[in-house]
Amino acid sequence: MSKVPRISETEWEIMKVVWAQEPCAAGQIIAALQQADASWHPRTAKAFLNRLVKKKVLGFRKEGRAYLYRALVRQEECVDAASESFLDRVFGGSLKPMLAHFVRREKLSPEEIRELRRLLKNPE
Amino acid sequence: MSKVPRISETEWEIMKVVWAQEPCAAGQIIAALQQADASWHPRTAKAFLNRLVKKKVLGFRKEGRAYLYRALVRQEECVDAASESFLDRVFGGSLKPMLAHFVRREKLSPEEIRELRRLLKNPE
DNA sequence: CCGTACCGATTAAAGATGTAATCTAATAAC
DNA sequence: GTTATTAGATTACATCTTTAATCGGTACGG
Repeated sequence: MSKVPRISETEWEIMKVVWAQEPCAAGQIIAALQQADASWHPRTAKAFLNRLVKKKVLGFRKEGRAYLYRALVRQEECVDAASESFLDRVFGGSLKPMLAHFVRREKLSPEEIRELRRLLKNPE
Repeated sequence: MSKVPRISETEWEIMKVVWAQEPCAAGQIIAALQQADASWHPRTAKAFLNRLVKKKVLGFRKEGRAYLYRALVRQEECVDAASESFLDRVFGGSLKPMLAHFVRREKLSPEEIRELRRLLKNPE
């Protein structure tokens, strides 16, 4: 349905900040990015903001001198799209092997295991 | 450790065939690709094979007129790398929300749920 | 007012990706 | 043997991605 535009690796970094803090100004976004990874150059971040606006993934409203950005696509939609793409690409679309991989691969705390088993019992 | 080179979306299609059938000739690979998606052009596939060889993801041995390709990186390593990248990018590296997403999102058959719960009980 | 600093917009350039035509050497068919 | 196929290698080129520098306007300090 919704056909979210493709969001690249680096664009995700930007979007995660916006989703978490919207509406937010460029400076705020840049600060958050640099906190996670000091090598972020402000100009680079600005360029990405621009591209994301052009792609209609971000919108903004002028607030005095600066812009306040907000997401135009819901995070959940993007998570769905990325998850499906990953699942298809790496696991041929088969959910069970994928879940098995993660359960086996990454170590889960007993607490996490309990929670997951509960989740499997009543899927929300 | 192993530092598998980055494998793109389309390259994965090629690699999945090779992993499944290696060692295999170009024609065999192209046939398998076309079976999954008829729009694969042989020249395109050849170009990808070449790139993958250059990237040292594929190797080959000359078998008479043609090559027999084989993978130089193990599928499991690539699955690991892609999974980690996906997990970080989309779920900030948190396993539980990711698993919860899939369990909630995609519908699992009762049988699959049983198997997963068993898996959670004894990993491996 | 005048310049400077800051904003977003535009432009740039290098690397990756997707797609395929062309080139060259070997082989298979006359 | 000469030609037509076939294989892989090389080249081409448009698009996307990452990374910034530069441009043009505006607000602010002096």
